[in-house]
Amino acid sequence: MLATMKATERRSRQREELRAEILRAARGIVLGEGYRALTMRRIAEAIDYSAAAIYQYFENRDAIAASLMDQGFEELAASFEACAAIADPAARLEAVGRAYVAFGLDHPETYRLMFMEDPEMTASLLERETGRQGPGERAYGALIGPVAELAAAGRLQPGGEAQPIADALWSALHGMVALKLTCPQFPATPTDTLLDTMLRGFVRGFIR
Amino acid sequence: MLATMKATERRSRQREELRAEILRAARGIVLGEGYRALTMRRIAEAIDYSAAAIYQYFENRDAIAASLMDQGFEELAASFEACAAIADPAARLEAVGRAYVAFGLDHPETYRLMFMEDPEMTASLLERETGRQGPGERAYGALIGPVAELAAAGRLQPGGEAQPIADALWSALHGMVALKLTCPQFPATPTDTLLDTMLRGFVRGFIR
DNA sequence: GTCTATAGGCTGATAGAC
DNA sequence: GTCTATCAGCCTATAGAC
Repeated sequence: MLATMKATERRSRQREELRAEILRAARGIVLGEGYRALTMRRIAEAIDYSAAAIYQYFENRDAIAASLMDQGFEELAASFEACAAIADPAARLEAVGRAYVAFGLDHPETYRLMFMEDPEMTASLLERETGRQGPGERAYGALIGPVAELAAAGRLQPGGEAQPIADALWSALHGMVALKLTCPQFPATPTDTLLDTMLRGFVRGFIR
Repeated sequence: MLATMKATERRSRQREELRAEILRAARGIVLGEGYRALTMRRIAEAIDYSAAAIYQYFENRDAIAASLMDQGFEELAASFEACAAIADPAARLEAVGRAYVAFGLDHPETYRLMFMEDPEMTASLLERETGRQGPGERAYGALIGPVAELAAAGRLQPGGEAQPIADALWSALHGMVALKLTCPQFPATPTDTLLDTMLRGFVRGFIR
């Protein structure tokens, strides 16, 4: 009985490992060659298995992409949670903004998958979360939370409301990341300068 | 001699017309079904010709996409030029910002093609313009021009420089459009409110 | 569980008849 | 100029041997 359990455990550990290896390979392909290069054959080649074998671990190609996105949201939420300790909401908001951009630039193709590729995939992943706090909602909360705190403390510019302001900040940060990913050379301003400029304008424009 | 010229003209006019019809069809397909649905066969079906016929008018599929982008930049630059009459640079800048977002939302798939799809295609199209003012450069000029004027008039917040500020505005506007196109339902704030909020923050944050 | 083989689909692009 | 036929290639996913 005990021996059987150990064997079962080992088998399931091996399963998990190959699953993880598939995801690792997929991440590498998406990172290096973009989402459209993510094919079962390419993954199979990378992990030295046949394409058919992958179907034992993932229902289909979309399930692999969804897993990558999932991990991405998880990681983004985690990097936001590292900012939670900052007491001042304005400083915390700025840190979250910097973490957001850093995440996008550090994981360009995961970011692409999460926010720039397929609206339906993004939507279905976010909608799946309605029954309690998934990582997507947690991430969004980290953005709107500090703005709401500022609003409650009367520290927003007169007439400003938390939600539109948080959404405007998110849009602006997304624009910076997205533009860097799609037209790397285009906004001529270096990334750091651009981010500093944007955050400074944001603080001056909305917080008092 | 005269008759020959007329026939030649008529033929070339017919050529232009079919070329335009191909582009119209391509635009419709990209608009309705996205860039990946833009195939020679789908275009052929739409214009009731064979796929092979299209190669008489465009070298290949990329040339068709490039033509669509070209028209997009042309149209964007034109919509910016309609703002040129506004004397006050701050008001002109705001008008340009609104025109930019309107363009993106009115031509979602052309916008996608221009700024969200293929970095190399975007880059090659913009680089082709280096020998004098193409529509891309004209469009960028409409954005940075008013900011430079504000800088020259001492109307920027202390420490602000024209280029980073213009790039930050562009990034923010791009983010708004891009997010609306990819996750239509996501920033919960209505588009108009979001744009108003963003422009108000921008003005307060950078202009004095 | 993993393989090979294959069904059944799509793609861009070209050759050659008319 | 336009067609049909076709090449050569890619894809997802499955069947069935082992």
